[in-house]
Amino acid sequence: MDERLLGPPPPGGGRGGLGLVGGEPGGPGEPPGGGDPGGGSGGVPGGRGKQDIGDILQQIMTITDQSLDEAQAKKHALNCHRMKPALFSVLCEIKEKTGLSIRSSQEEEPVDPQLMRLDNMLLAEGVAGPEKGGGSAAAAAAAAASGGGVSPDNSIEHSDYRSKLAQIRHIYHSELEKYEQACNEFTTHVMNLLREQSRTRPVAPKEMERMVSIIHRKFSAIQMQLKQSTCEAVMILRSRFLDARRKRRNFSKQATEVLNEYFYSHLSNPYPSEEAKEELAKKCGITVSNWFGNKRIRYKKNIGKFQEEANIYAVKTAVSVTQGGHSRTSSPTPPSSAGSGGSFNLSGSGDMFLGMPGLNGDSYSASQVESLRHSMGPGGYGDNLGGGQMYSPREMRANGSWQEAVTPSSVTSPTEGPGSVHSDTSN
DNA sequence: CGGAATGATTGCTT
DNA sequence: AAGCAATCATTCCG
Repeated sequence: MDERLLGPPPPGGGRGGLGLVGGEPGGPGEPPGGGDPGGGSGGVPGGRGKQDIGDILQQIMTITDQSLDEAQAKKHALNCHRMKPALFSVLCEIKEKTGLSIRSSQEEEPVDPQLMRLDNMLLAEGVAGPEKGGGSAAAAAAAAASGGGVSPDNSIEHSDYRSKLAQIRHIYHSELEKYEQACNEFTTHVMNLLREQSRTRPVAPKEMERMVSIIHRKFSAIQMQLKQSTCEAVMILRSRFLDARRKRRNFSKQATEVLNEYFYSHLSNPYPSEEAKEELAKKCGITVSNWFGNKRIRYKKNIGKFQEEANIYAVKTAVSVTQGGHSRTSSPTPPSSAGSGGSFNLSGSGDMFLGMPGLNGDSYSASQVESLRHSMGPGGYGDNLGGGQMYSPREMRANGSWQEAVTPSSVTSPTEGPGSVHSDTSN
């Protein structure tokens, strides 16, 4: 009777509220009778059975709006009732008898491995953990991975990724805070109610503790859901952004230029050594191997189309060489210096070409010139340079046998680049 | 919108 | 393991 007045909010509201907010994980569940603070003293009419939030709200509204005063009055009446002490002692007795069973199934609180996994992942992704630290750490990692911020493309992508991640982090934290707040509020609410009830029925401190832990467990289940969905969001984000398998961006003009410069200045042997690759990759911030692979194939497939490009770059390098002074083929420049200046670039093929006509049969030097003219168009850029630069004609012959003529592996050492070419030429 | 260009991937070869 | 060739998927451009 009287319990109803005090009872409904905590048990009914408690179950309904938690269940509705987070969804019932179903896992830990609560011990029989555990979730109901009023359980020891009999059921709660209003709180049993299925109840949707509308009912509960209505009930609460009803209580707060109308019958609260009435309830208070009744409670007071009860407390003053002469039979109250007797009733209370009876209740205590009953409680004593039933209390054991409740207590037994209580203590165990295993650390959920799944929760730990989620926590770890969130921590690793920089979602959990220190507010700003996680994000900047991830950013730093991303920057480091991209090779010192050389890659504008990547950094754009990463900043996009980071901002999205930050969004997730923000939502996660605010939600977490909300849950925590709700949990605390609810706990205090329940505690107050229990304290209040303790005047009417026996409520052991242990029981209160238990209630608190039950509430916390419920809320942690909700938190786990939050963490889980956050993890999912992060995974999706990752797969969308960092999983650049199919997502492709055109390289920056500058990067392409650097690579082309290297390629055409090493046309005789466009197989950059590991070092050279590294250097180029650093310069351009991209996957060099793919680029050279594609380039070689496409060049070979359609030399005519690339002729023009080759010339352009040849001239480019030539100009830079002329500016830098004539370079000797014999000086093998390490790949590391490849990008730095034309001198190295040219030394490989340029010199060879200059020397070639004299050394060799003209059979193909003619075709060489021809194609040169053709591609150069009218008003060539400095004949001798152009002629010398025309790596291509020679390559045309040789290039079909890039693999055969030159052993890629041996070429790897930059020192041998020119040498191998020479041997080729004499052939 | 369609085709060319281009970076990435895959399967195979050496 | 590196490279080639074919192919895919995306981007660029007229």
